[in-house]
Amino acid sequence: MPIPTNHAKTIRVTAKENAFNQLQQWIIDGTLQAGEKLNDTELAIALGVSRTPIRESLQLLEVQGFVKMFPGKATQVTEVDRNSITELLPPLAALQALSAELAIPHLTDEAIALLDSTNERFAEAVYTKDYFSALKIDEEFHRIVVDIANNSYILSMVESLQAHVRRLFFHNSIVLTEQSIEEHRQIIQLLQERDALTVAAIMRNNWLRAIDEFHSLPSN
Amino acid sequence: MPIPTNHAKTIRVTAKENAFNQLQQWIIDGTLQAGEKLNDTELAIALGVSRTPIRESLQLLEVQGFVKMFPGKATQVTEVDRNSITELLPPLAALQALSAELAIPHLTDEAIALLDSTNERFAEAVYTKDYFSALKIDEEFHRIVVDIANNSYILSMVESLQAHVRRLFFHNSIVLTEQSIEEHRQIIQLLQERDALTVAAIMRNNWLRAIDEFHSLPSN
DNA sequence: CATATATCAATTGTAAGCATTTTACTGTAT
DNA sequence: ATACAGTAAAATGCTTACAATTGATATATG
Repeated sequence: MPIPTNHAKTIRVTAKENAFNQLQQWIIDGTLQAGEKLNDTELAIALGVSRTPIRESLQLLEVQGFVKMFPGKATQVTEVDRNSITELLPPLAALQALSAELAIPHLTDEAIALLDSTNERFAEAVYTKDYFSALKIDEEFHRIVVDIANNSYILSMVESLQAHVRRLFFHNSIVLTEQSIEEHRQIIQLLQERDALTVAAIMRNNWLRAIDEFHSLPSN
Repeated sequence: MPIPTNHAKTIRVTAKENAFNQLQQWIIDGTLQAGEKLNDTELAIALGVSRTPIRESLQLLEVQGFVKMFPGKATQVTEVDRNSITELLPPLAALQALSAELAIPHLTDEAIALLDSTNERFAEAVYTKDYFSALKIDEEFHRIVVDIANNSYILSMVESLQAHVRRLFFHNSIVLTEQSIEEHRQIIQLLQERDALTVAAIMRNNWLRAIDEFHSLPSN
């Protein structure tokens, strides 16, 4: 019998990881609402594990800013007010702009091709008004740039901030527009031209524009 | 008997917090060396607590990038190579530059005065070659700017990155020069003039300069 | 009746114990 | 002598149990 060479590495999935992912998802999609008080025991029962992995997950979620712990008292899901977007996007824009700059020396043809095809998929999703897919593909696009930049500090910070962006999207605070498609094209073009200054500026704008667009909505 | 009005709030200090702070300190100052394997039980005994708060602390330290956990196998202190400084400072510079921009609308006379006096203390420490004090005061200075900017996302990221800077200092990868004193003065001046663009540039430079200075050292 | 105090329930933080996986060692066979 | 297998020891992840705070309710007191 031929031994399968591509056997999946038996990745150990810990209860803590499962709990963390599930809780984060619940907070992002609103299952656990902003301001809601969280009870260790309840969550443990709901997820079929003991309190320990739950507590560990909550501590990680606190670092990420999804919950706030009051030692000895309680743990609350953080609020999502309209200021969140104003606080969140500037640092994300700055880090993404920096990523674009840092990516330039590491660019490859494959990377450019991947950015191109990803942006095409993004365009398709926007045109068909599949905004949730568009959001995820937009994340992919920017994540590629960060990956090319190859900076672990930036990567972990951006991942965390992106999770908050996803949460804001579920709260209807984030809007995706067709303008992003063209900006992405410019970003790819400028990366190829190795124009660090301009690509950083466009990248920053690509993110900050969402703030203005949000504030120009009727209800805001 | 007069009741002391300034009695310290009975802040509850948990075993986890103590463990976290101590372990972080040990990693930063080199007591726990890069690459060293960490044993839950040993650390628990050393700190006089059970494994639970130790494990929780290690998980937080992993998020901060001070240790790397291999689930089921082991936990290691992360390495500190000379590339660390090249990876660490650009995002920190970007976030500090952004902080300076964002601080401008919230500036007060008290804040400016505090920045001034802090920079005086910094200068004093540099002149007397008390470089460790200088590092801490330099941190204070930049922390004030971040506080004024009043952005919780930036604050938590900068705090974490600053801890890494401290670690690099202990590894002789960070050098403080007199030039910082003058740059700080410029930063204060530009903040008062509300010159967002220039202050961001100077702030960025203030941090990135350390990369060049490090690479121009004889041994690097 | 309002305020203060005491007691109780609930919840959090910590410790101890168990089970599974990993690692190290030892013995055996080639 | 080296490589491999099997077993023993140790370390991790999780569960369970305990201790210490907090908040609330009820009772006492001015």
